[in-house]
Amino acid sequence: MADSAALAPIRPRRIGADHAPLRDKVADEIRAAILSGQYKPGERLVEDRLAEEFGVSRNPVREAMRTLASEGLIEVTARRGAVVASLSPQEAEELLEVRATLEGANARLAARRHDPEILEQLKNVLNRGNAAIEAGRLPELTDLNIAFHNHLARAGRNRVLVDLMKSLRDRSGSLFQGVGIEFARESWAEHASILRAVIAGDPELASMLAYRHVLNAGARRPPAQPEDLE
Amino acid sequence: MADSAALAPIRPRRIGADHAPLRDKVADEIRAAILSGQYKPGERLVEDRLAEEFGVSRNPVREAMRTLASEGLIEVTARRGAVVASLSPQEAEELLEVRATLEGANARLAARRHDPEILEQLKNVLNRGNAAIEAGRLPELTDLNIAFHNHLARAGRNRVLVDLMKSLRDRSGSLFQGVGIEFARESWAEHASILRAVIAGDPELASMLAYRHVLNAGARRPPAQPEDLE
DNA sequence: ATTTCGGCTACTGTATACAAATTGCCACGA
DNA sequence: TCGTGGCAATTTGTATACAGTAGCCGAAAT
Repeated sequence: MADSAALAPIRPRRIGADHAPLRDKVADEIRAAILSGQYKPGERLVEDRLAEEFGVSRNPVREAMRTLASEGLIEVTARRGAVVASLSPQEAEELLEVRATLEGANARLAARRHDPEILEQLKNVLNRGNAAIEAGRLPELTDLNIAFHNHLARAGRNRVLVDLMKSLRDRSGSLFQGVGIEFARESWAEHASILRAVIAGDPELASMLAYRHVLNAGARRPPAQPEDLE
Repeated sequence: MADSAALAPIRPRRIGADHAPLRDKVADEIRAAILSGQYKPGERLVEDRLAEEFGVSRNPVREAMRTLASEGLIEVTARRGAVVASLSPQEAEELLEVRATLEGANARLAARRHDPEILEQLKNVLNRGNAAIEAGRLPELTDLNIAFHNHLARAGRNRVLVDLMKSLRDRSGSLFQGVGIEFARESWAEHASILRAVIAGDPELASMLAYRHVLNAGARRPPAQPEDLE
């Protein structure tokens, strides 16, 4: 053990870094609750209530809320508290446009970088998704979808992009809740063509497919949308 | 007074909204100090010291730090405090790539939207910049540069994009501190051609010029950079 | 019945206090 | 000289207390 420590000083992980501050745990909990739809758009987030719910004081809760506000998941008004952010059709369209742009840029980078190891993982995820669809195991696709986008993000090798895309995906996640099976099927087929373009080392095609993948997903979402993007 | 209130209910500005919470003022102060180079990259930000400096308690300072951390301006390590974020060459390149992508996307939108009023304002800013360069009043260009990018951002009519570009511009701002006059001249000439393309309603050209404008600026920055982006 | 005013309640904003952890120092010993 | 142990000081993490604001409800007046 002393040996392994002496031989691997490369990674100076702080041992105290394993227990995260409460603000982070609280932020994670609230974020998860928002993303899962447990806290619904417009719903008030009262500090006292949350603090009691998590068994902590109000301070960690407040700090968590600042983070979530910066991420765009909640909307804070001075002296009036915070509510879960709700997307107007206008905002939803803007969000998807930006997401599409960034996913496109990332796919372009991924096709240029062409990292064999990550591409192998992507193929793996893709196949598992195909199998899940064949077998009708739709619930799995939610996680596989996230996994695909995460791997693809890594393949672009741009951390700024990774973080931004993750944030935007979270913010736009509520748009896609409760989508049907045909949606999953089409969406997954698009994943396949994106990956093909990336493997083929065709940056422009990959970019365009990824861009459209996001906009297509937006156009497919069920609820009535007042505007159409032409 | 009762009259004016009764006659002008159109704009329901909360009267209490004028005094911002301390956390916001503190965040603004710290942000400005970082952007102006007053707090240098790597410098520690001690809560107690800042609290005393601003004459407030530690709580608003801590909340401000969560916001700044989300913006990427400071780096926080659990139980070890915060330092002003410093950009590695790698991160700088990643940041500029993303900024270029977003500025490009925004210019494309601006060319499509083609809002005459905003374009008029942009022309105005551009002319003032030209005049400033002619007259050798370089310091003015800093503000004019910001104004140009802000107007152009508005012209794209995408709030998500506006916020994201602002954040990225802040984060990459330190790269361009203390740039020379020839830089300003070239950069301003690029503004002119971007605006021309937007006015001409040529989305693809506008996008490409805006994209390159950012990368060019990155390539022009003075300090020694270990890598060249070809 | 409608409006206005008063006060109450719930909540956010800010400060202070205490606990826990990290760091640096210094003495001590090999 | 170098490493080691432990103490002390600094700083962050968390909790609690108090102040101020916004919204609401009900009573009184018209």
